[in-house]
Amino acid sequence: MSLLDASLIADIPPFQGMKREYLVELLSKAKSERYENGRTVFTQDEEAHSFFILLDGHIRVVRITPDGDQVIARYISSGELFGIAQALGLERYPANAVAAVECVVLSWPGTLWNMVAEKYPTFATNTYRTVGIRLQETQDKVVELATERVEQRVANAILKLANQTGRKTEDGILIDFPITRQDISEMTGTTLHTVSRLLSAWETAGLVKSERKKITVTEGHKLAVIAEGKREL
Amino acid sequence: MSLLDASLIADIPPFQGMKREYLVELLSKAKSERYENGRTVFTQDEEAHSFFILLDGHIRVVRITPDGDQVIARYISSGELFGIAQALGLERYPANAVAAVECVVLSWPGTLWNMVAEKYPTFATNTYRTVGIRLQETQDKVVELATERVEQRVANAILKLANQTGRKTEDGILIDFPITRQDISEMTGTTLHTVSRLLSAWETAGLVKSERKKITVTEGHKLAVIAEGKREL
DNA sequence: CGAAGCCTTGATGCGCCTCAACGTACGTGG
DNA sequence: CCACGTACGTTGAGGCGCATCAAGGCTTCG
Repeated sequence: MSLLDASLIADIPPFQGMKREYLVELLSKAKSERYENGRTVFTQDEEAHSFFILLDGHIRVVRITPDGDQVIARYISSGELFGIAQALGLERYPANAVAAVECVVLSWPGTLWNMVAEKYPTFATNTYRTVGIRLQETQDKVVELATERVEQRVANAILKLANQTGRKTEDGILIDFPITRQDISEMTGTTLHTVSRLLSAWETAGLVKSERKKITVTEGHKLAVIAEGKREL
Repeated sequence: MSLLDASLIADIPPFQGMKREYLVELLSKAKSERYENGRTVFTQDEEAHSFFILLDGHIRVVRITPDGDQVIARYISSGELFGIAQALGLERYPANAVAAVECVVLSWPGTLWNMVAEKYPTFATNTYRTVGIRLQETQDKVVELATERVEQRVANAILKLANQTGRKTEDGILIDFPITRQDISEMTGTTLHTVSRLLSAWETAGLVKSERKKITVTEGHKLAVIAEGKREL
Protein backbone atom coordinates (compact mmCIF):
# COMPACT_ATOMS: atom_id res chain seq x y z
CA MET A 1 0.00 0.00 0.00
CA SER A 2 1.49 3.24 -1.10
CA LEU A 3 0.84 6.72 0.20
CA LEU A 4 -1.62 8.80 -1.73
CA ASP A 5 -1.96 12.47 -2.02
CA ALA A 6 -5.39 13.95 -2.42
CA SER A 7 -4.21 16.39 -5.03
CA LEU A 8 -3.29 13.50 -7.29
CA ILE A 9 -6.84 12.36 -7.62
CA ALA A 10 -9.00 15.36 -6.81
CA ASP A 11 -9.48 16.01 -10.50
CA ILE A 12 -10.80 12.68 -11.60
CA PRO A 13 -14.52 12.52 -12.30
CA PRO A 14 -15.77 10.21 -9.53
CA PHE A 15 -14.40 12.60 -6.92
CA GLN A 16 -15.71 15.72 -8.59
CA GLY A 17 -17.34 18.10 -6.17
CA MET A 18 -16.13 16.42 -2.99
CA LYS A 19 -14.79 18.45 -0.11
CA ARG A 20 -11.04 18.19 0.27
CA GLU A 21 -11.19 16.82 3.79
CA TYR A 22 -13.63 14.09 2.72
CA LEU A 23 -11.32 13.20 -0.10
CA VAL A 24 -8.44 12.71 2.30
CA GLU A 25 -10.62 10.65 4.57
CA LEU A 26 -11.88 8.47 1.76
CA LEU A 27 -8.37 7.97 0.45
CA SER A 28 -7.11 6.87 3.82
CA LYS A 29 -9.35 3.86 3.57
CA ALA A 30 -8.20 2.91 0.09
CA LYS A 31 -5.52 0.54 -0.99
CA SER A 32 -3.38 1.22 -4.04
CA GLU A 33 -1.92 -1.59 -6.06
CA ARG A 34 0.03 -2.13 -9.22
CA TYR A 35 -1.11 -4.71 -11.77
CA GLU A 36 1.26 -5.81 -14.49
CA ASN A 37 -0.06 -6.45 -18.00
CA GLY A 38 -2.34 -9.46 -18.10
CA ARG A 39 -2.94 -9.72 -14.38
CA THR A 40 -6.52 -10.28 -13.25
CA VAL A 41 -8.12 -7.76 -10.91
CA PHE A 42 -11.26 -9.77 -10.28
CA THR A 43 -13.04 -12.74 -11.74
CA GLN A 44 -16.53 -13.42 -13.00
CA ASP A 45 -18.79 -14.96 -10.34
CA GLU A 46 -16.23 -14.28 -7.64
CA GLU A 47 -17.69 -12.76 -4.50
CA ALA A 48 -17.57 -8.98 -4.81
CA HIS A 49 -15.05 -8.11 -2.12
CA SER A 50 -14.01 -4.64 -3.30
CA PHE A 51 -14.78 -1.76 -5.59
CA PHE A 52 -12.17 0.02 -7.66
CA ILE A 53 -10.92 3.09 -9.41
CA LEU A 54 -8.34 2.87 -12.13
CA LEU A 55 -5.62 5.45 -11.56
CA ASP A 56 -3.46 4.56 -14.48
CA GLY A 57 -3.55 2.13 -17.39
CA HIS A 58 -6.34 0.28 -19.17
CA ILE A 59 -8.53 -2.53 -17.90
CA ARG A 60 -10.37 -4.98 -20.10
CA VAL A 61 -13.74 -6.20 -18.79
CA VAL A 62 -14.63 -9.59 -20.25
CA ARG A 63 -17.60 -11.89 -19.97
CA ILE A 64 -17.16 -15.58 -20.49
CA THR A 65 -20.01 -17.75 -21.71
CA PRO A 66 -20.67 -21.27 -20.43
CA ASP A 67 -19.16 -22.70 -23.61
CA GLY A 68 -16.04 -20.62 -23.48
CA ASP A 69 -16.74 -17.73 -25.79
CA GLN A 70 -15.39 -14.40 -24.63
CA VAL A 71 -17.13 -11.06 -25.07
CA ILE A 72 -15.39 -7.82 -24.18
CA ALA A 73 -17.93 -5.69 -22.36
CA ARG A 74 -15.80 -2.55 -22.20
CA TYR A 75 -12.41 -1.02 -21.66
CA ILE A 76 -11.90 1.02 -18.52
CA SER A 77 -9.64 4.07 -18.85
CA SER A 78 -7.78 5.81 -16.09
CA GLY A 79 -9.96 7.84 -13.78
CA GLU A 80 -12.92 5.47 -14.14
CA LEU A 81 -14.74 3.38 -11.58
CA PHE A 82 -15.08 -0.34 -12.10
CA GLY A 83 -16.14 -3.43 -10.23
CA ILE A 84 -18.85 -1.49 -8.46
CA ALA A 85 -21.07 -4.46 -7.79
CA GLN A 86 -21.87 -3.34 -4.26
CA ALA A 87 -23.40 -0.09 -5.42
CA LEU A 88 -25.92 -2.17 -7.34
CA GLY A 89 -26.59 -4.77 -4.70
CA LEU A 90 -24.81 -7.50 -6.61
CA GLU A 91 -23.03 -10.13 -4.60
CA ARG A 92 -20.72 -11.27 -7.35
CA TYR A 93 -18.78 -9.64 -10.14
CA PRO A 94 -20.51 -10.18 -13.47
CA ALA A 95 -17.28 -10.32 -15.50
CA ASN A 96 -13.50 -10.64 -15.43
CA ALA A 97 -11.35 -7.55 -15.17
CA VAL A 98 -7.84 -7.86 -16.56
CA ALA A 99 -5.05 -5.31 -16.90
CA ALA A 100 -4.54 -4.55 -20.60
CA VAL A 101 -1.30 -2.76 -19.79
CA GLU A 102 0.56 -1.98 -16.62
CA CYS A 103 -2.04 -0.48 -14.28
CA VAL A 104 -2.40 1.28 -10.95
CA VAL A 105 -5.62 0.52 -9.15
CA LEU A 106 -7.21 2.02 -6.07
CA SER A 107 -9.58 -0.22 -4.14
CA TRP A 108 -11.92 -0.15 -1.18
CA PRO A 109 -13.38 -3.09 0.69
CA GLY A 110 -16.89 -3.73 -0.54
CA THR A 111 -18.24 -3.70 2.97
CA LEU A 112 -17.48 0.00 3.08
CA TRP A 113 -19.83 0.89 0.25
CA ASN A 114 -22.90 1.63 2.34
CA MET A 115 -20.95 3.77 4.73
CA VAL A 116 -19.18 5.57 1.91
CA ALA A 117 -22.40 6.18 0.02
CA GLU A 118 -24.04 7.62 3.09
CA LYS A 119 -21.16 9.74 4.25
CA TYR A 120 -20.11 11.04 0.84
CA PRO A 121 -23.33 11.44 -1.12
CA THR A 122 -21.56 13.32 -3.86
CA PHE A 123 -19.40 10.32 -4.50
CA ALA A 124 -22.46 8.09 -4.57
CA THR A 125 -24.23 10.37 -7.02
CA ASN A 126 -21.18 10.40 -9.26
CA THR A 127 -21.08 6.64 -9.14
CA TYR A 128 -24.70 6.26 -10.12
CA ARG A 129 -24.23 8.70 -12.94
CA THR A 130 -21.46 6.46 -14.23
CA VAL A 131 -23.75 3.47 -13.97
CA GLY A 132 -26.37 5.33 -15.95
CA ILE A 133 -23.93 6.11 -18.70
CA ARG A 134 -22.73 2.53 -18.85
CA LEU A 135 -26.25 1.20 -18.98
CA GLN A 136 -26.92 3.45 -21.93
CA GLU A 137 -23.71 2.44 -23.65
CA THR A 138 -24.58 -1.19 -23.16
CA GLN A 139 -28.01 -0.61 -24.65
CA ASP A 140 -26.35 1.11 -27.58
CA LYS A 141 -24.25 -1.96 -28.11
CA VAL A 142 -27.36 -4.12 -28.17
CA VAL A 143 -28.87 -1.87 -30.79
CA GLU A 144 -25.66 -1.95 -32.78
CA LEU A 145 -25.43 -5.73 -32.72
CA ALA A 146 -29.07 -6.02 -33.64
CA THR A 147 -29.08 -3.61 -36.55
CA GLU A 148 -25.64 -3.04 -38.05
CA ARG A 149 -23.33 -5.08 -40.23
CA VAL A 150 -19.97 -6.32 -39.05
CA GLU A 151 -18.10 -3.72 -41.05
CA GLN A 152 -19.94 -0.91 -39.29
CA ARG A 153 -19.49 -2.37 -35.85
CA VAL A 154 -15.77 -2.85 -36.28
CA ALA A 155 -15.34 0.66 -37.63
CA ASN A 156 -17.32 1.97 -34.70
CA ALA A 157 -15.35 0.03 -32.13
CA ILE A 158 -12.06 1.30 -33.48
CA LEU A 159 -13.30 4.86 -33.61
CA LYS A 160 -14.48 4.69 -30.01
CA LEU A 161 -11.22 3.24 -28.80
CA ALA A 162 -9.34 5.92 -30.68
CA ASN A 163 -11.48 8.66 -29.19
CA GLN A 164 -11.40 7.32 -25.65
CA THR A 165 -7.84 6.24 -25.37
CA GLY A 166 -6.16 7.57 -28.48
CA ARG A 167 -2.79 9.28 -28.42
CA LYS A 168 -1.87 11.66 -31.19
CA THR A 169 1.09 10.59 -33.30
CA GLU A 170 2.41 11.89 -36.60
CA ASP A 171 0.48 9.18 -38.43
CA GLY A 172 -2.83 9.85 -36.71
CA ILE A 173 -4.50 8.64 -33.56
CA LEU A 174 -2.94 5.56 -32.01
CA ILE A 175 -4.90 3.30 -29.70
CA ASP A 176 -2.88 3.53 -26.55
CA PHE A 177 -2.60 -0.09 -25.51
CA PRO A 178 -1.83 -3.36 -27.25
CA ILE A 179 -4.92 -4.73 -28.94
CA THR A 180 -5.26 -7.77 -31.17
CA ARG A 181 -7.65 -8.65 -33.99
CA GLN A 182 -9.07 -11.20 -31.63
CA ASP A 183 -9.81 -8.49 -29.06
CA ILE A 184 -11.67 -6.43 -31.59
CA SER A 185 -13.62 -9.43 -32.77
CA GLU A 186 -14.67 -10.08 -29.17
CA MET A 187 -15.88 -6.50 -28.89
CA THR A 188 -17.95 -6.67 -32.04
CA GLY A 189 -19.33 -10.17 -32.21
CA THR A 190 -17.34 -11.40 -35.16
CA THR A 191 -14.19 -13.43 -35.86
CA LEU A 192 -10.56 -12.40 -35.90
CA HIS A 193 -10.47 -13.38 -39.58
CA THR A 194 -13.10 -10.87 -40.57
CA VAL A 195 -11.44 -8.15 -38.50
CA SER A 196 -8.12 -8.93 -40.14
CA ARG A 197 -9.63 -8.67 -43.60
CA LEU A 198 -11.33 -5.39 -42.81
CA LEU A 199 -8.17 -3.86 -41.37
CA SER A 200 -6.18 -5.00 -44.37
CA ALA A 201 -8.68 -3.42 -46.71
CA TRP A 202 -8.77 -0.20 -44.71
CA GLU A 203 -5.01 -0.07 -44.57
CA THR A 204 -4.86 -0.40 -48.34
CA ALA A 205 -7.43 2.36 -48.61
CA GLY A 206 -5.35 4.50 -46.29
CA LEU A 207 -7.89 4.80 -43.47
CA VAL A 208 -5.77 3.14 -40.80
CA LYS A 209 -2.29 1.88 -40.17
CA SER A 210 -1.87 -1.34 -38.30
CA GLU A 211 0.94 -3.44 -37.00
CA ARG A 212 1.06 -6.27 -34.56
CA LYS A 213 -1.15 -5.25 -31.61
CA LYS A 214 -1.21 -1.68 -32.83
CA ILE A 215 -3.84 0.31 -34.66
CA THR A 216 -3.59 3.91 -35.78
CA VAL A 217 -6.55 5.75 -37.22
CA THR A 218 -5.40 8.07 -39.97
CA GLU A 219 -8.65 9.03 -41.65
CA GLY A 220 -11.23 9.17 -38.87
CA HIS A 221 -13.97 10.77 -40.92
CA LYS A 222 -13.77 8.13 -43.62
CA LEU A 223 -13.96 5.44 -40.98
CA ALA A 224 -16.95 7.26 -39.54
CA VAL A 225 -18.64 7.13 -42.92
CA ILE A 226 -18.25 3.37 -42.92
CA ALA A 227 -19.53 3.21 -39.37
CA GLU A 228 -22.63 5.09 -40.51
CA GLY A 229 -23.38 2.31 -42.91
CA LYS A 230 -22.71 3.87 -46.27
CA ARG A 231 -21.33 1.04 -48.35
CA GLU A 232 -17.67 1.50 -49.24
CA LEU A 233 -16.90 5.05 -50.20
CA MET B 1 -55.63 11.04 -9.79
CA SER B 2 -57.16 8.20 -7.90
CA LEU B 3 -56.86 7.29 -4.27
CA LEU B 4 -54.38 4.66 -3.36
CA ASP B 5 -54.22 2.36 -0.44
CA ALA B 6 -50.84 1.40 0.93
CA SER B 7 -51.87 -2.20 1.34
CA LEU B 8 -52.35 -2.48 -2.39
CA ILE B 9 -48.73 -1.90 -3.09
CA ALA B 10 -46.86 -2.83 0.05
CA ASP B 11 -45.99 -6.20 -1.40
CA ILE B 12 -44.35 -5.13 -4.61
CA PRO B 13 -40.58 -5.39 -4.70
CA PRO B 14 -39.50 -1.74 -4.92
CA PHE B 15 -41.32 -1.03 -1.65
CA GLN B 16 -39.99 -4.09 0.13
CA GLY B 17 -38.81 -3.34 3.61
CA MET B 18 -40.27 0.14 3.86
CA LYS B 19 -42.06 1.29 6.98
CA ARG B 20 -45.78 1.53 6.55
CA GLU B 21 -45.95 5.20 7.40
CA TYR B 22 -43.26 6.01 4.84
CA LEU B 23 -45.18 4.06 2.26
CA VAL B 24 -48.27 6.13 2.87
CA GLU B 25 -46.22 9.29 2.69
CA LEU B 26 -44.52 8.29 -0.53
CA LEU B 27 -47.83 7.29 -2.06
CA SER B 28 -49.40 10.59 -1.24
CA LYS B 29 -46.94 12.22 -3.62
CA ALA B 30 -47.64 9.85 -6.45
CA LYS B 31 -50.03 10.12 -9.32
CA SER B 32 -51.84 7.11 -10.70
CA GLU B 33 -52.90 6.96 -14.29
CA ARG B 34 -54.45 4.55 -16.73
CA TYR B 35 -52.90 3.97 -20.16
CA GLU B 36 -54.84 2.19 -22.84
CA ASN B 37 -53.10 -0.25 -25.14
CA GLY B 38 -50.65 1.50 -27.42
CA ARG B 39 -50.46 4.75 -25.51
CA THR B 40 -47.00 6.19 -24.95
CA VAL B 41 -45.84 6.81 -21.38
CA PHE B 42 -42.68 8.63 -22.32
CA THR B 43 -40.56 9.21 -25.38
CA GLN B 44 -36.92 8.75 -26.24
CA ASP B 45 -34.88 11.96 -25.78
CA GLU B 46 -37.78 13.64 -24.00
CA GLU B 47 -36.79 15.45 -20.85
CA ALA B 48 -37.08 13.07 -17.92
CA HIS B 49 -39.93 14.65 -15.98
CA SER B 50 -41.04 11.65 -13.89
CA PHE B 51 -40.19 8.19 -12.71
CA PHE B 52 -42.67 5.32 -12.70
CA ILE B 53 -43.89 2.08 -11.28
CA LEU B 54 -46.13 -0.18 -13.28
CA LEU B 55 -49.04 -1.33 -11.14
CA ASP B 56 -50.79 -3.38 -13.75
CA GLY B 57 -50.22 -4.39 -17.34
CA HIS B 58 -47.15 -4.64 -19.54
CA ILE B 59 -44.96 -1.88 -20.90
CA ARG B 60 -42.74 -2.20 -23.93
CA VAL B 61 -39.47 -0.24 -23.83
CA VAL B 62 -38.21 0.52 -27.33
CA ARG B 63 -35.17 2.23 -28.73
CA ILE B 64 -35.31 3.83 -32.11
CA THR B 65 -32.22 4.21 -34.26
CA PRO B 66 -31.50 7.28 -36.38
CA ASP B 67 -32.54 5.37 -39.48
CA GLY B 68 -35.79 4.14 -38.06
CA ASP B 69 -34.98 0.63 -36.86
CA GLN B 70 -36.66 -0.36 -33.64
CA VAL B 71 -35.10 -2.49 -30.92
CA ILE B 72 -37.12 -3.67 -27.96
CA ALA B 73 -34.93 -3.22 -24.90
CA ARG B 74 -37.25 -4.99 -22.48
CA TYR B 75 -40.77 -5.59 -21.30
CA ILE B 76 -41.76 -4.19 -17.93
CA SER B 77 -44.14 -6.32 -15.86
CA SER B 78 -46.43 -5.14 -13.11
CA GLY B 79 -44.64 -4.26 -9.92
CA GLU B 80 -41.53 -3.03 -11.72
CA LEU B 81 -39.88 0.36 -11.81
CA PHE B 82 -39.26 2.06 -15.12
CA GLY B 83 -38.23 5.40 -16.51
CA ILE B 84 -35.86 5.92 -13.60
CA ALA B 85 -33.55 8.28 -15.45
CA GLN B 86 -33.21 10.60 -12.45
CA ALA B 87 -31.76 7.91 -10.25
CA LEU B 88 -28.93 7.64 -12.74
CA GLY B 89 -28.40 11.32 -13.34
CA LEU B 90 -29.80 11.17 -16.86
CA GLU B 91 -31.62 14.21 -18.12
CA ARG B 92 -33.53 12.45 -20.85
CA TYR B 93 -35.25 9.12 -21.29
CA PRO B 94 -33.13 6.79 -23.39
CA ALA B 95 -36.08 5.00 -25.00
CA ASN B 96 -39.81 5.01 -25.64
CA ALA B 97 -42.18 3.35 -23.20
CA VAL B 98 -45.48 2.18 -24.63
CA ALA B 99 -48.35 0.30 -23.02
CA ALA B 100 -48.50 -3.20 -24.52
CA VAL B 101 -51.91 -3.73 -22.96
CA GLU B 102 -54.17 -1.67 -20.77
CA CYS B 103 -51.92 -0.44 -17.95
CA VAL B 104 -52.05 1.33 -14.61
CA VAL B 105 -49.01 3.43 -13.86
CA LEU B 106 -47.88 5.23 -10.73
CA SER B 107 -45.60 8.20 -11.22
CA TRP B 108 -43.64 10.75 -9.24
CA PRO B 109 -42.21 14.03 -10.46
CA GLY B 110 -38.55 13.58 -11.27
CA THR B 111 -37.61 16.54 -9.15
CA LEU B 112 -38.61 14.50 -6.13
CA TRP B 113 -36.01 11.81 -6.70
CA ASN B 114 -33.24 13.28 -4.59
CA MET B 115 -35.57 13.93 -1.70
CA VAL B 116 -37.14 10.49 -2.00
CA ALA B 117 -33.76 8.77 -2.16
CA GLU B 118 -32.58 10.59 0.92
CA LYS B 119 -35.71 10.18 2.97
CA TYR B 120 -36.43 6.57 2.03
CA PRO B 121 -33.04 4.93 1.63
CA THR B 122 -34.58 1.50 1.45
CA PHE B 123 -36.48 2.54 -1.62
CA ALA B 124 -33.30 3.93 -3.15
CA THR B 125 -31.40 0.73 -2.43
CA ASN B 126 -34.17 -1.32 -4.00
CA THR B 127 -34.07 0.90 -7.04
CA TYR B 128 -30.33 0.52 -7.49
CA ARG B 129 -30.62 -3.21 -7.12
CA THR B 130 -33.10 -3.16 -9.98
CA VAL B 131 -30.67 -1.12 -12.04
CA GLY B 132 -27.95 -3.65 -11.30
CA ILE B 133 -30.10 -6.51 -12.47
CA ARG B 134 -31.07 -4.68 -15.64
CA LEU B 135 -27.47 -3.82 -16.42
CA GLN B 136 -26.60 -7.48 -16.12
CA GLU B 137 -29.54 -8.51 -18.26
CA THR B 138 -28.52 -6.02 -20.90
CA GLN B 139 -24.98 -7.37 -20.85
CA ASP B 140 -26.40 -10.85 -21.23
CA LYS B 141 -28.22 -9.67 -24.30
CA VAL B 142 -25.00 -8.33 -25.77
CA VAL B 143 -23.35 -11.67 -25.20
CA GLU B 144 -26.30 -13.45 -26.73
CA LEU B 145 -26.32 -11.29 -29.83
CA ALA B 146 -22.58 -11.67 -30.19
CA THR B 147 -22.38 -15.43 -29.81
CA GLU B 148 -25.67 -17.19 -30.54
CA ARG B 149 -27.59 -17.98 -33.69
CA VAL B 150 -30.99 -16.51 -34.43
CA GLU B 151 -32.77 -19.73 -33.60
CA GLN B 152 -31.30 -19.75 -30.10
CA ARG B 153 -32.05 -16.12 -29.46
CA VAL B 154 -35.66 -16.42 -30.52
CA ALA B 155 -36.15 -19.55 -28.42
CA ASN B 156 -34.60 -17.75 -25.49
CA ALA B 157 -36.73 -14.65 -25.90
CA ILE B 158 -39.92 -16.67 -25.98
CA LEU B 159 -38.88 -18.70 -22.96
CA LYS B 160 -38.10 -15.58 -20.98
CA LEU B 161 -41.40 -13.97 -21.87
CA ALA B 162 -43.22 -17.14 -20.91
CA ASN B 163 -41.41 -17.31 -17.59
CA GLN B 164 -41.81 -13.65 -16.74
CA THR B 165 -45.31 -13.03 -17.88
CA GLY B 166 -46.69 -16.44 -18.67
CA ARG B 167 -50.16 -17.56 -17.64
CA LYS B 168 -50.89 -21.23 -17.34
CA THR B 169 -53.52 -22.55 -19.69
CA GLU B 170 -54.55 -26.06 -20.61
CA ASP B 171 -52.26 -25.95 -23.64
CA GLY B 172 -49.20 -24.71 -21.76
CA ILE B 173 -47.84 -21.33 -20.82
CA LEU B 174 -49.37 -18.43 -22.67
CA ILE B 175 -47.55 -15.13 -23.05
CA ASP B 176 -49.93 -12.78 -21.34
CA PHE B 177 -50.11 -9.89 -23.78
CA PRO B 178 -50.48 -9.54 -27.52
CA ILE B 179 -47.15 -9.97 -29.24
CA THR B 180 -46.37 -10.06 -32.94
CA ARG B 181 -43.64 -11.76 -34.99
CA GLN B 182 -42.32 -8.30 -35.60
CA ASP B 183 -42.06 -7.65 -31.86
CA ILE B 184 -40.06 -10.80 -31.35
CA SER B 185 -37.80 -9.96 -34.26
CA GLU B 186 -37.13 -6.57 -32.67
CA MET B 187 -36.18 -8.26 -29.43
CA THR B 188 -33.76 -10.64 -31.08
CA GLY B 189 -32.16 -8.73 -33.90
CA THR B 190 -33.72 -10.60 -36.77
CA THR B 191 -36.64 -10.22 -39.20
CA LEU B 192 -40.29 -11.05 -38.79
CA HIS B 193 -39.90 -13.54 -41.63
CA THR B 194 -37.35 -15.60 -39.81
CA VAL B 195 -39.41 -15.54 -36.61
CA SER B 196 -42.46 -16.65 -38.54
CA ARG B 197 -40.58 -19.56 -40.08
CA LEU B 198 -39.19 -20.64 -36.73
CA LEU B 199 -42.58 -20.51 -35.04
CA SER B 200 -44.15 -22.47 -37.87
CA ALA B 201 -41.49 -25.14 -37.56
CA TRP B 202 -41.83 -25.29 -33.80
CA GLU B 203 -45.59 -25.48 -34.04
CA THR B 204 -45.28 -28.41 -36.42
CA ALA B 205 -42.88 -30.04 -34.00
CA GLY B 206 -45.34 -29.45 -31.18
CA LEU B 207 -43.14 -27.14 -29.10
CA VAL B 208 -45.44 -24.13 -29.23
CA LYS B 209 -48.89 -23.11 -30.31
CA SER B 210 -49.33 -19.80 -31.97
CA GLU B 211 -52.13 -17.71 -33.29
CA ARG B 212 -52.35 -14.11 -34.27
CA LYS B 213 -50.56 -12.11 -31.56
CA LYS B 214 -50.56 -15.11 -29.27
CA ILE B 215 -47.87 -17.59 -28.37
CA THR B 216 -48.21 -20.55 -26.05
CA VAL B 217 -45.21 -22.60 -24.98
CA THR B 218 -46.19 -26.24 -24.73
CA GLU B 219 -42.83 -27.98 -24.50
CA GLY B 220 -40.60 -25.61 -22.57
CA HIS B 221 -37.75 -28.03 -22.07
CA LYS B 222 -37.46 -28.78 -25.75
CA LEU B 223 -37.43 -25.08 -26.49
CA ALA B 224 -34.74 -24.73 -23.84
CA VAL B 225 -32.67 -27.35 -25.64
CA ILE B 226 -32.82 -25.27 -28.78
CA ALA B 227 -31.94 -22.15 -26.79
CA GLU B 228 -28.86 -23.96 -25.52
CA GLY B 229 -27.67 -24.34 -29.05
CA LYS B 230 -28.09 -28.02 -29.69
CA ARG B 231 -29.10 -28.28 -33.31
CA GLU B 232 -32.67 -29.47 -33.80
CA LEU B 233 -33.48 -32.19 -31.33
C1' DC C 1 16.34 -21.92 -31.80
C1' DG C 2 12.12 -23.65 -31.08
C1' DA C 3 7.51 -22.77 -29.55
C1' DA C 4 3.76 -20.03 -29.01
C1' DG C 5 1.18 -16.09 -30.19
C1' DC C 6 -0.34 -13.09 -33.74
C1' DC C 7 -1.63 -12.04 -38.44
C1' DT C 8 -2.96 -12.94 -43.35
C1' DT C 9 -5.29 -14.77 -47.19
C1' DG C 10 -7.77 -18.18 -49.93
C1' DA C 11 -11.71 -21.48 -50.64
C1' DT C 12 -16.14 -23.05 -49.40
C1' DG C 13 -20.68 -23.12 -47.79
C1' DC C 14 -24.61 -22.03 -45.06
C1' DG C 15 -27.48 -19.03 -42.13
C1' DC C 16 -30.40 -15.64 -42.65
C1' DC C 17 -31.71 -11.36 -44.95
C1' DT C 18 -34.13 -9.57 -48.83
C1' DC C 19 -37.57 -9.45 -52.21
C1' DA C 20 -41.95 -10.97 -53.53
C1' DA C 21 -46.58 -12.56 -53.38
C1' DC C 22 -50.47 -14.06 -51.19
C1' DG C 23 -53.69 -15.53 -47.37
C1' DT C 24 -56.21 -14.29 -43.21
C1' DA C 25 -58.03 -11.80 -39.15
C1' DC C 26 -59.45 -7.39 -37.47
C1' DG C 27 -62.04 -3.18 -36.95
C1' DT C 28 -64.09 0.73 -38.78
C1' DG C 29 -67.38 3.32 -41.31
C1' DG C 30 -71.09 3.38 -44.53
C1' DC D 1 -73.85 -6.06 -40.95
C1' DC D 2 -71.14 -6.29 -44.75
C1' DA D 3 -67.23 -4.28 -47.34
C1' DC D 4 -63.15 -2.71 -47.54
C1' DG D 5 -58.64 -1.26 -45.81
C1' DT D 6 -55.04 -2.32 -42.85
C1' DA D 7 -52.32 -4.99 -39.89
C1' DC D 8 -50.56 -9.45 -39.25
C1' DG D 9 -48.84 -13.87 -40.85
C1' DT D 10 -47.00 -17.42 -44.17
C1' DT D 11 -44.05 -19.34 -47.53
C1' DG D 12 -41.03 -19.53 -51.55
C1' DA D 13 -36.82 -18.19 -54.35
C1' DG D 14 -32.45 -16.18 -54.54
C1' DG D 15 -28.26 -14.44 -53.05
C1' DC D 16 -25.02 -12.09 -50.02
C1' DG D 17 -22.43 -11.53 -45.74
C1' DC D 18 -19.60 -13.73 -42.87
C1' DA D 19 -18.35 -17.92 -40.32
C1' DT D 20 -15.70 -21.81 -40.97
C1' DC D 21 -11.96 -24.59 -42.52
C1' DA D 22 -7.30 -24.58 -43.97
C1' DA D 23 -2.58 -23.32 -44.57
C1' DG D 24 1.27 -20.61 -44.09
C1' DG D 25 4.23 -16.40 -42.70
C1' DC D 26 6.00 -13.41 -39.22
C1' DT D 27 7.23 -11.75 -34.56
C1' DT D 28 8.32 -12.29 -29.82
C1' DC D 29 10.20 -14.51 -26.00
C1' DG D 30 12.15 -17.97 -22.99
